Amino acid sequence: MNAIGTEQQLVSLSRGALRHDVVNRLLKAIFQGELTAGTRLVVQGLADRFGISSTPVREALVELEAVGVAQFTHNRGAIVKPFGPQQLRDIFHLRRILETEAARCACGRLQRETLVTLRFQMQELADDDGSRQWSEEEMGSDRRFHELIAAGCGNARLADEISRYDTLVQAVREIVGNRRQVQEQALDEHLAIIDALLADDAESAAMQMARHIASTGTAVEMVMFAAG
Amino acid sequence: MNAIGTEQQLVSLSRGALRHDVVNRLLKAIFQGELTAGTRLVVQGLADRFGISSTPVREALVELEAVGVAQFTHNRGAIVKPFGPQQLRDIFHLRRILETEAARCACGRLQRETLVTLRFQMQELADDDGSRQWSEEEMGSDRRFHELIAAGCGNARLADEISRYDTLVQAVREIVGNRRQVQEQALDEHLAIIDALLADDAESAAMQMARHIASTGTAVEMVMFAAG
DNA sequence: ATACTCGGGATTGTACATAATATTTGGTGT
DNA sequence: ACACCAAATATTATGTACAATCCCGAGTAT
Repeated sequence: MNAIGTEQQLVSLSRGALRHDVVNRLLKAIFQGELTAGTRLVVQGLADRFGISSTPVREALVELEAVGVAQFTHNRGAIVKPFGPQQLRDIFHLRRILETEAARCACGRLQRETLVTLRFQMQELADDDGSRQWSEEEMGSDRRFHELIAAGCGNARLADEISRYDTLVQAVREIVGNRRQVQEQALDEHLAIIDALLADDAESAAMQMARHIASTGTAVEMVMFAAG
Repeated sequence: MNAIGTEQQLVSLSRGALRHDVVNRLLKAIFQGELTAGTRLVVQGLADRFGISSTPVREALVELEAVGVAQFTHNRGAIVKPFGPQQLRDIFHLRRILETEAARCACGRLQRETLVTLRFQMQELADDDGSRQWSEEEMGSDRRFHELIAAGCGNARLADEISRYDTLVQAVREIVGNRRQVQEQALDEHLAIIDALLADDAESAAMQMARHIASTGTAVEMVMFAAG
């Protein structure tokens, strides 16, 4: 009956950027399964629970529709779209398509020096194994890596779309957490991709990227939907 | 100085779906070059010119940001992003990526009968050359074709993204108009893709689709940015 | 010349009105 | 008594009007 969990989400939402915060909260709620498919996203209800006004909520909803987790019907508001293993796979499928093409296009367009530097930092991380805040570092490295390729692909729009999907992936990551093993594997795969880029082998880079995304996709799926 | 052209756009905008109409108008304006890069999209100004209130305009703006033609800066509102030949190419590049993968995935997932039927209708169109409303028919055929593949690719999200890009392409189409020659070529390419699908040759279908999108992309670019 | 303040303009958020849809209630016919 | 239809009511989406905050630039004083 209740549109959102009973948790009384009172606000420490910083003035300005309300919309963004609402988007992230709802994303998380949907991915966690608190908001299930078909649930009506009642504007006033959400506004009350978040302790804010309706306008930012409405704007958040159109953003949610844009990222494909909610759906508007005219004069009937928004409902949440299904989210489960299949939808997670779909997300990573899209991400794979986008980032693969980005890697292909970025090949030969990035400065060697930049690549070498990044590779060095990553290699260092791979060795410096024991540090307690390794996860954080790896997190940053991961982001930089993917952003570098996206930014260097020569298609600003493609970079934007990748960034859009990064929003979703970040939300997933918040739920899944940072598994050490997954991050280590990711690091290896990143290195392989950089090597392909350094070798000016676009197709190899694309292939490796495809494998990389697919692998993290299945890893995430394992964690999120451990058979119950 | 003026945020939008001086044209006094008075409204016959039907109640409900205001947002959508605003989106389309602004899209058209941006693609036509009336709104150039960096122009501030002042909410109140647009609301006045459209004769409506600010809320739907604001929602339209976040939608425009989502489709990548506007950009928000916090507490400084939205500005229009650059649009020119390069950006048009970027759009068709994305569309190519998406639809190519859709074709690849749809191969073997569509009912033969559906394909055969569609092929028959298209072949009929190819023959029935003289009709005066040929353009309209072709238009519908085009849409059906691409929607069929998108819907049948097995990834609802991919279908959604394709639909999102269709919004952009439709806006472009409104400006470019329906060139007979382009449509005829498109029809041929559609037939080739269907044949590949019927032959269960996913890679061929993907290839043909890539060529098809690329070809219409360059055709559109020719028309829109005829060297001046 | 530089730093500071103050004012105009615009974004962001709130409160309210209107219209459309869903629901419930009451009546009617079988 | 029960099913079904219709009108009234409640809920919610959509749009309008308004207030507060924020950014930027002009003017001024040091």
